[in-house]
Amino acid sequence: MTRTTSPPPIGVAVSTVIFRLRREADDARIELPLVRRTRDPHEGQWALPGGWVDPAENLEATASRTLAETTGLAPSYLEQLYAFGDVGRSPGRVVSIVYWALVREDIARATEQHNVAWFDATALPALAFDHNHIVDYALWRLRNKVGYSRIAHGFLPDRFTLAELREVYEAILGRRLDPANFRRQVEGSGTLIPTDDFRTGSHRPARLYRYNQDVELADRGPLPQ
Amino acid sequence: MTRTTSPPPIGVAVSTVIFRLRREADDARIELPLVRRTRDPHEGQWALPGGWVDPAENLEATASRTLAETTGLAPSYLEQLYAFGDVGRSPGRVVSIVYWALVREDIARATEQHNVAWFDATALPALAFDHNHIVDYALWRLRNKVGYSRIAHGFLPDRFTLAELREVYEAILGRRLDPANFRRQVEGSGTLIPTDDFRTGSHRPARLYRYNQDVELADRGPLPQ
DNA sequence: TGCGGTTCTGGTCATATCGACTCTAAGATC
DNA sequence: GATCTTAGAGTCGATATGACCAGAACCGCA
Repeated sequence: MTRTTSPPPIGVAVSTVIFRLRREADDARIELPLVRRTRDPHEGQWALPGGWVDPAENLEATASRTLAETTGLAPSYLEQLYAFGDVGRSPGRVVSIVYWALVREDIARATEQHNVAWFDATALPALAFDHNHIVDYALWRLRNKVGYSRIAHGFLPDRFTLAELREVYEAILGRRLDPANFRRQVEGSGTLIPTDDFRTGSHRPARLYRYNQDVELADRGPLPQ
Repeated sequence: MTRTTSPPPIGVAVSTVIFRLRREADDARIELPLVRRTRDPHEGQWALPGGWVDPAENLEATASRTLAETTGLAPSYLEQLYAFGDVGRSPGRVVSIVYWALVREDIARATEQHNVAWFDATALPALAFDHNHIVDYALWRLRNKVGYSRIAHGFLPDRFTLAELREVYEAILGRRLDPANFRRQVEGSGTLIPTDDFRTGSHRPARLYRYNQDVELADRGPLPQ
């Protein structure tokens, strides 16, 4: 910015790692959508959804747009992950600003698009470019963030039981959590507001909670104040 | 990356927030170098050191290079901070990949360059572009990181006393720490190795420690494994 | 030489947190 | 109505943390 007056030609792209939670009979797992590439390089291989940055479009807007084009929905959480720009990662010089996002499972079910498929995040095929590496890092960030922040509700609908929220944590962290201790911890944090409704199932009904919007996240990000 | 085959023209730059510690009689404070701009936009204003990314140069290499050009030294810690790319942040479309770095005070003293000046990080003038905002975020990240990671020694020489290390923490966090509790905590973490030497001053000599290289940092970053 | 001042360094103690565990409540199913 | 399963409250010990105390070791000064 201080050296010369005209920048060298470097491609700027945005890719997004989109996580959803897939709950089944007895366990839950993290999934993400991949797009089959229809042109070189890496034609035919699976890749993260993304695209070139429009000069009139903010980076985050590009992420939201490609996310909507891929999954047809809006994320409940969106954050910049990292800028990958090593020389050899793509033919020509491409800097990819990578975002990661959470989508709520209740909406994420509906959408199925051509050339898009959802994969178990822990068992991916060989992806195009350095995208395996990127997904690994995004997964690490997700697990890490779940430890000190309160973003797990981003996978869930507006109202949920503590057991459902615990299931999310268990799927992300890959280990079981004690129900009683989990309750104590999450109740003490003040991030959840109990409602007067209960989810009735095959056993004792569980109280429904909703997220307390007033509680700020631990990672404010580089937002204006 | 999936849309079109040729990317639109967007400038890619790297800027770096370089922190050093300035210790004086009774307190220490965080400083960073700024460069006076010699051309438009924002000619005459202070800005973060940086420059355009060379197509054959990795992002981190650009950060190291501009860091060396500005301060004449190598950082003891270097990490990507964030990619800033909002449409209005600079004339034309410029995406700045911002890094932040620590330099050791014993080396940082020597270098004084033309058009470069060191400022107290908490009392900056109005900077060019969105650089005030960027510095605020870097400071937040530094304070945040010091809480769960062990990077404070990046400000210090190879060997240092616990009081010196505590001084660094106090300068970053902006509050006093109990010497005894600080000792207990840092000794228990296993990140420091005691040497057999002592720093003799006007009072009881203090043992010199050095950093344990074997202990990995909490934030591995998106490194290959 | 002796004394006070200051820092280094090893301790105590009360408190908060966390994991493991126990126990009762409240529904469903048969 | 007995039983099964989950919801939700509580206990207990281990561990981490902040506030505080006290002896050790050096310097400067009387």
